[in-house]
Amino acid sequence: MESSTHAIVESLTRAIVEHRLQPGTKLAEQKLADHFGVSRTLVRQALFQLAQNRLVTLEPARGAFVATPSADEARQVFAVRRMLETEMTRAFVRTSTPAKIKVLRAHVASEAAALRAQDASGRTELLGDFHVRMAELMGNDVLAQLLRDLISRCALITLMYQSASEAAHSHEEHAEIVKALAARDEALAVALMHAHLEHVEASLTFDRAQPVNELSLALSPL
Amino acid sequence: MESSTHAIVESLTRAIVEHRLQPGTKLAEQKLADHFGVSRTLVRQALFQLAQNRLVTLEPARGAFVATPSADEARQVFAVRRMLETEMTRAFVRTSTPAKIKVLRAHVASEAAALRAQDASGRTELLGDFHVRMAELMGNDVLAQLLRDLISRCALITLMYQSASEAAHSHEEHAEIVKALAARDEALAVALMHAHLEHVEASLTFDRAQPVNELSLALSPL
DNA sequence: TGCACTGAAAGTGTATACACTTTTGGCAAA
DNA sequence: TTTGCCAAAAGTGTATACACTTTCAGTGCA
Repeated sequence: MESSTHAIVESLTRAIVEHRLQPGTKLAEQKLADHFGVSRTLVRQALFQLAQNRLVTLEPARGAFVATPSADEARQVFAVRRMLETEMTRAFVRTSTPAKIKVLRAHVASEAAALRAQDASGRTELLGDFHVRMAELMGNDVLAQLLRDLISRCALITLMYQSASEAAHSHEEHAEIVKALAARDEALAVALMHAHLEHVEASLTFDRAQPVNELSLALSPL
Repeated sequence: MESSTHAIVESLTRAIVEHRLQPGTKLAEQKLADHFGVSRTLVRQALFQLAQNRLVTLEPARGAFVATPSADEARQVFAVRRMLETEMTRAFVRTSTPAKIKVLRAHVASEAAALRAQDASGRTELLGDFHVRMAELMGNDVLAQLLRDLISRCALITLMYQSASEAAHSHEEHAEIVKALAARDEALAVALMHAHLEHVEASLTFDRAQPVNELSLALSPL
């Protein structure tokens, strides 16, 4: 029932999460339609979906804008993530296998590569994926999808406010967590995950402002 | 940017959650459009949104159907709820006040009223709202919205498979949880919440089948 | 200069049109 | 009777049309 709409959602999501489209940018339907070579109908569907993911906000009769999550919302999202992920970590230890640990180790290795490559958006994506990967390994798709949403919802903020050194710190914490998981040390793994999420939240600073991009420019590297 | 669409979503959500529209029912766009007195455009938007809430499924070129969540999906949703709500309960105890306890007590009282009234759909709604109410009292809108989604997503199943006696059991467990919260007994409250969610999940049986309603009939009592 | 007003331009919200796919019903052949 | 096939009917997917709202530039007036 939808496929080209999905492509538009993906494209816009990437542009927003990778910060090529900055918070507050107006997303005019006709311009997007022209850019993607479709009618406004499909663009509207895509914007509707993005609004439900909280990546854009819709203002009646005024249009769609890239969301600007408040500091308060970020705090709430991180509170939820702490609730969810400490328990996920606990459950992970109980059902962990050597194969699963191996997947996580591989992921952490790819994080290291992205950090060395100075690739800011790639690194943010991978650092988020670590958490999604854990959920997937537990075989709980509902959990994985939920985490995906929560993480992309604040990718804006993370990318905007997280420096390279803080990203490196996150990466090291991931490695520590995997170590604890491998040792099946439940208490340690849970504590590390909890601390990790608190560190990420604490490292964000909400006192900056940014210019707004030109729409066509931001989307051109599809 | 949307208001009549929202009304349609609400109406369909109620019809699905209250089980006037049974799982698997075809939701033809033109019929719904006629029923609500709008064009297919708005109906499609509504169906799109419901699909993201997992209350309907969209099959390409075939249309929309009321979702039939699998037993496996239900299991996953309950696993997530246990993760989220045990931690929520823990946090609640730490930030609880007499005023908050009072709100929960009032809610439990209204549950009792619905149980006495033999009101199946009202009782399912209230039993779910207890959990949402806790999230709201913690001032975390993100958490509250998340729980709302998770709960409505499985309201189908709960309503379908939960008997009156099991509903009464849930209600008693809610009362016990409030008692532990009031006593600020964190360990007890967490344990009770965990057990409660396990009981609800265990009480569901997935081996029945149901007939399919006629569309106009099911929607007429708006 | 500054401010309120006005009308055109741009943009959103909903309905409708139309192409294409799936479903359905009937008819013919086995 | 059953099976396979074809055409009509119904339904979905996308584009377009049009009414209404917001935005904005320009004009007249204080």
